[in-house]
Amino acid sequence: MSLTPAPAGAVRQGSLRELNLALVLGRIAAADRPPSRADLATATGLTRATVSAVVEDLLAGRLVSESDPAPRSGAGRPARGLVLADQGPAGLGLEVNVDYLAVCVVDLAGQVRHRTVHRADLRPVAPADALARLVEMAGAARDDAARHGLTLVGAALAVPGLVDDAGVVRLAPNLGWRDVPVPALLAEHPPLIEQVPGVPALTVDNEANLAALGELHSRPPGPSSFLHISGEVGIGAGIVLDGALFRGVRGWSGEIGHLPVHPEGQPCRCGGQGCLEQYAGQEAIVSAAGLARAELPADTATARLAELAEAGDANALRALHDAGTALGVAVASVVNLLDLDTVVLGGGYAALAPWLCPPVLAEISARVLTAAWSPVTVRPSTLGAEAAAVGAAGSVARRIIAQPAGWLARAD
Amino acid sequence: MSLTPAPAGAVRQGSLRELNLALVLGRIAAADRPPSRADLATATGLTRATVSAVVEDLLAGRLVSESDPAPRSGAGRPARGLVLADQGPAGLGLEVNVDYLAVCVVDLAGQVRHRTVHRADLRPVAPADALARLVEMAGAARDDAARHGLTLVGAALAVPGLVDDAGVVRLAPNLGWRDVPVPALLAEHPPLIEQVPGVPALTVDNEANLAALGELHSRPPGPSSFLHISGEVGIGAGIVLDGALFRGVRGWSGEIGHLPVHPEGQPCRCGGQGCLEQYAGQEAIVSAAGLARAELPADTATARLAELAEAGDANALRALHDAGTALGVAVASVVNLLDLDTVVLGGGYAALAPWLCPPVLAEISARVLTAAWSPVTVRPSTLGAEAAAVGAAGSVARRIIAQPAGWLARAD
DNA sequence: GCAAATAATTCAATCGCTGAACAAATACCA
DNA sequence: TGGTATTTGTTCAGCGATTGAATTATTTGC
Repeated sequence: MSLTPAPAGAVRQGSLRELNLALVLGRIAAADRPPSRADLATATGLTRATVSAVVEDLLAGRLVSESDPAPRSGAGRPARGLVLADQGPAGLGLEVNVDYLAVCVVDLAGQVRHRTVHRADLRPVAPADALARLVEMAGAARDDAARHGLTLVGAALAVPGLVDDAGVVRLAPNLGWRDVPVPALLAEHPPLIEQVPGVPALTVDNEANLAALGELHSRPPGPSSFLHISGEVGIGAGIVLDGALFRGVRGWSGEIGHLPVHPEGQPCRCGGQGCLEQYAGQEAIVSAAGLARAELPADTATARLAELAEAGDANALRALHDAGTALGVAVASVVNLLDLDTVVLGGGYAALAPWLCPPVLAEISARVLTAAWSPVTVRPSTLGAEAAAVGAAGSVARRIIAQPAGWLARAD
Repeated sequence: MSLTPAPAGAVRQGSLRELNLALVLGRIAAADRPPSRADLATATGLTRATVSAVVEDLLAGRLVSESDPAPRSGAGRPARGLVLADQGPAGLGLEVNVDYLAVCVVDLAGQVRHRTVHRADLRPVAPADALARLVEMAGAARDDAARHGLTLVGAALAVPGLVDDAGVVRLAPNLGWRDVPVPALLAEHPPLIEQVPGVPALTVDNEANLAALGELHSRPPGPSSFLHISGEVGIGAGIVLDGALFRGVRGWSGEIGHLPVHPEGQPCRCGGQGCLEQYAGQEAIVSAAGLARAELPADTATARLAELAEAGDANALRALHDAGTALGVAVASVVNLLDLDTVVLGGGYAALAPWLCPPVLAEISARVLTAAWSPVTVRPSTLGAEAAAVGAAGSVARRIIAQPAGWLARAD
């Protein structure tokens, strides 16, 4: 989802305005202080007259509002600052995971305006039932959003598995889902969102991808190219290149958990051998640390591990070091291949970052040819739990910013 | 280099025409038969009136010309087919490699209109001298191109190494280059190209990247996302995503040769351990096959290897199988990560593809989670030797097609 | 030889950006 | 207190590019 407008086909008279609406709105979204119309004119290269006209459209459509004037120095008429509206369109984020359901609403500015988490073991629950619960939560979220003047214009659902173009969950191993037609199942419930041209009513995506998008849109803005690794039971990665999520040919990119780190090593349930997941997956770390291969929930296991490491437990420290080394081998492959300079550890890895980062960095500096010239940053995610749900909702909101014309064209 | 025009900043009245020029010209370039104005109108969504006006500009600027009408069925005024001009702007491709210099000229249609190769061991030659020889060859190429009515509007140089943003060759290990300021060295020679807005006079890039671009633009058009692996002394990869070369944050993507395939294996000159290059590099294959670690030129070694394998030599077959397996482990990593469905074996690997493909495919199907659902194609490159030079020249020509306004704006 | 069909051009209308002039609102200075 | 400089934002005539309908051009089929 790039912020630079890219017309797909013919460029007609009206496209001009569409593109400039997106350009100006994107600038307002990217600014760290409320810009004036004059600021926008110099920043975009448009004339002040054009910016005024464009801004008038944005104000009329409630996408932006005027804020208190930014503090100025020197003489002259004071500027009127422009900010993203805190009422208007918003995105609905949904997440089904192994041990929780999450729903959230994110506004244009990226603020999380609503958040509900329902903890439960979802493995024994039928997909249709899980989705029905999620819809129920989403209904409450919609009503809450409406009370704040927010209109839901699209939804994105994060699942821990592979999703095809049609939104069918082909395989979510840890959830036990296979070929679940999510869009069809959700279509049986009354719609919660207001259709807007250019914004899909529902997108279904891998949790790692959406968590990476959340990281991309978090404030303050970070780099526009990075690798986001979600370390849960499985290990997934979201690849962000030049400010856009890279999904691959079929949308199945980021399967970093099955990179072979010991090609002749232990067999993996994927059919391969020596996959990263066997060495740095949550179960591998937990059992290597000598904890009971318990049925304790994922987040508890991670917290316990961090506790032990904090206390200096030798087994835990060794387990984390070994996992970090394996992770580092895989990350070194990615960095060699894609020349990224930032790696974000998310999901369960975020809390373990203090112990994982050093061995990861060690492997990078040993194995990446170009690391000597320019360092690679490895850091924990800034988003907390349910990052995927937040990223999902944010991806909808960003869509409005990237293509405001659709929202403006709707009947008010 | 995407074909969809993407305005960076403000969209003004004139941008409209610029974008539609690119749109129409791109369609003409992508068509498999000469399209008529009416065809272009329906394909692009513009009106016939607009297409006529745009085509008039393109004809006046000698970017396209009218061809014999396409064979038609049915009644009606016959269409006038439009084809890319075989006179007009063209790209200059340059290549410095370990054992040859190459220069070529590619026109808008992607045809190689001139080609010169000078075989010599370049390792003992000082960079400035090597570039001077190249410039001499390029001068002859320019004169030859001019006789065919072609104007060189930009040059691209392929080198087997890492290049930074400024065009400085930071490290080309097999060539023995380090921190060679190519643009500065070339600036000492009289310019060979006519400057055109929007087309850089000189770009310097990794040979693997440019060979991948050559593959991208080869006819018939292949997939728009693929991995192109150049197997030479080193192993480099060009990553093409959605029709654009992915260069990474600093332009150093594609270092597939240093993916760890045996993390605790042999030390590599890069400082890592068990890098792919140690198992599937040209030297590794040659010595594993029992051939003298000879000083014989690279292409001879590859040819000899293919000969032996053809004859059923057990050592050669085993060496190729082992190399293919190592290559397959690395390729499986890439496919897991990027979800590509096409892998092209180029450079020295092209001739060895019959023996490399099977083990590569075997590793993919064993290690790639999604391979069961949709197969991955592994095939040799269609371009022959000096693919990088051809790709380099083609990248310049494509630039004109992507941004024709610059060429049209110049004084005729 | 004429009607039907398809291709390409012409032209008034319209849309949106530009540039310059103008109005608005403040700081600075005497 | 009043005037000037300065910056912001708006108004409006002008213009470039696309549109859509009408017109011209050229061929096939009957």
